[in-house]
Amino acid sequence: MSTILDVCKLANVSKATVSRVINGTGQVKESTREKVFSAMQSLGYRPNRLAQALATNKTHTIGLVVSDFDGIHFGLLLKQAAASAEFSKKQLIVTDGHNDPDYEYEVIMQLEAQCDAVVLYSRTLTDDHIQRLHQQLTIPIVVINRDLPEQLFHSVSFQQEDAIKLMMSHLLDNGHRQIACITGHMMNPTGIARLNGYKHSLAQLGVNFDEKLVKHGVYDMKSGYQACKEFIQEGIQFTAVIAFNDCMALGALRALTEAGIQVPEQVSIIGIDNDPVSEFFTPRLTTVKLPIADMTKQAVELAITLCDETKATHSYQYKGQLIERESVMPVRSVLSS
Amino acid sequence: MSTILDVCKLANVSKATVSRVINGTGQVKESTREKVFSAMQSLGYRPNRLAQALATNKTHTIGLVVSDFDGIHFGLLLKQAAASAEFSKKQLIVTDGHNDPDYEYEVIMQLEAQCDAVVLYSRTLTDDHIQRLHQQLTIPIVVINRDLPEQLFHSVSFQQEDAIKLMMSHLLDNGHRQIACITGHMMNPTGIARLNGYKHSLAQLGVNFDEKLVKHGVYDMKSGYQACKEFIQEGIQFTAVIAFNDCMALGALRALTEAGIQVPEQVSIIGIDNDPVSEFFTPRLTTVKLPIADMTKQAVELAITLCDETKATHSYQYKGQLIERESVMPVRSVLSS
DNA sequence: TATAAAAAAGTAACCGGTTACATTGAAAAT
DNA sequence: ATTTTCAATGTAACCGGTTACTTTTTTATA
Repeated sequence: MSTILDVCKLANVSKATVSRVINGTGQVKESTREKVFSAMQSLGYRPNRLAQALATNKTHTIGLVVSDFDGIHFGLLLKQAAASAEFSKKQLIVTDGHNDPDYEYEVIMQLEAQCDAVVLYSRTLTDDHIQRLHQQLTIPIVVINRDLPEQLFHSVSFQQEDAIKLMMSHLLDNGHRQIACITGHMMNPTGIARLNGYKHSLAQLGVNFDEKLVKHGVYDMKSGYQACKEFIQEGIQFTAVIAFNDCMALGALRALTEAGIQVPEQVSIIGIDNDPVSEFFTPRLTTVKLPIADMTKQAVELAITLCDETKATHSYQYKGQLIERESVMPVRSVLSS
Repeated sequence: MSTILDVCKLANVSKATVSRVINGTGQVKESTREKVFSAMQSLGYRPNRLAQALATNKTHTIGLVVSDFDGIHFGLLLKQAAASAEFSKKQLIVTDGHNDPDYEYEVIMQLEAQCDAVVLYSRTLTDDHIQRLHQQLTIPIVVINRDLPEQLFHSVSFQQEDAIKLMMSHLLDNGHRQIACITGHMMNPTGIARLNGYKHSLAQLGVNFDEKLVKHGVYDMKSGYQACKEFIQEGIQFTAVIAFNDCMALGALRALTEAGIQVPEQVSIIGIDNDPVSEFFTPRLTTVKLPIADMTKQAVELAITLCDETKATHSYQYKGQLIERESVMPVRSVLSS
């Protein structure tokens, strides 16, 4: 690997001059520029980014931190982040926090010297962790999908509770009253907000909240399958299932199908996310779209902006959008009674 | 962000001494060590990785390059790579090549100063590109899932042709002779090897190869769906579908279901990958497992080893493994005839 | 107690770049 | 012809660490 000194020797100029032609800064005579260019060419020279970063205190890199590479939105999120970063000629460093808040905190602090800004999509960190990060970090941080109590952070969030209410309305409008609920993790604000959505929707119609109709999943198909299977085995009555993401809804669908229960004729199912696979199951899953790609784009672009200019705190809020497909229909008992 | 100099001042020692306590190298008096530690503590000091990397020419980072973040194996691959890297306390830089070979080549060359080794999972680069990379790079490179003509590279590959033969045998053993084939991209070795597997299996039983039974997909559900729909609309006769990955197989399943064709009673389907979602469709998809996680683990661990010691070229080969589920059954006409 | 050996700490060069400032040389202005 | 101006380039300090080598201090040995 050749360095700037190799170029200097070959082109017979000083480091400063080479640096000038690399960066297109300052005045350089055309003939010199060419001399340097051809020297770089023949050496296959590429400036060392680490050295550049150290010297300029600019890394042209943005860090993306997720709690876990397993996360359901991870694919779309990463793809969009990569696209937005590349568009602005920024490099992307992606790290996960192994679902361990303290580890995740350390990871982010470590990133400080390696990035100009960080985008955080954390399921694991507590509000307190995020608070501390915000105070300690000298680089801007944009938080996705977390409703922080104060408007102190740059954030791109999603109206969790309203989204669940949207799903519930759709079910309730179709006459469903016994609605089994498969939640996600209950340690973080998202799960709590969503469960509130479920409870409040029920309350609004005067339907009693029934503990037995709620089971906790972990956002993957297996846990959705498992939860639904348990509902069935326990002989619990329900006419619809609401799951806190599409994967679990799809797992539930599988459990119902296995048990010989017709969807949506006997039981309706609704999910949230609008996962690309949802369209390919039979029946096609009705869901609420969580615009993770748009949110990511917004977040990354904001982060990139913040690399160069300090801005007042921005926060963007996104809303869910119902996508009606085939897995919900009016409840039978209502029709037949 | 405090630097080593801040620590020096606070602890009243030189840079060298601080460096020694950071790295645990050389001799440091216990009392001094404590002084320095507490200085670091109270400053919240973290060594600048960029500076360390520049000084030591060791980044403790391995680069993972994929052609496209969309890629079907990407999720599992990344998760496993992250796990293996973290286990060895290495950082991971992940980049994609936007499906553009020249861009991808540049990306990898750029990584040279930022990583100690790179793991490449490329669908896009030509053998020639890889050859050149190998010559130019001063850091080791491990190639996943590519059968390079020569054994010049460190590689972890998969027996593509044999895997397809395994799928075909399963179908042929079940009496299928009219087997529709949904391929992937045909520009790269994987696609070509797999199509050869299809052709050779047919030839071995003296079944004529029929162009009309082959359509090209792009490894996503939509293209599998589309291809299968076309087979149906064109009135082509087939008793089984083989797809070059599970996603496309699942797309095909959807197309058949929509058309009112029973799977597997009327048409059997087989995929390859053992995608986690395959188990949740109805019928559960029969497939050949492509052990991408194992392969990735192998590749990353090899890369990590190569950071510290030069080793002779290693290459590992993995084989497919049939996972029988519910989407294949003996062909009807055979039974009834 | 003097001296050799070992331990502890410091000095300064280096990694590969950038950049403020200084210097040179040639064209423009007087 | 002399001075001014400015384009072109060089010099050297700096970014934040590491490390070979040197110096100082401590401990062991005679």
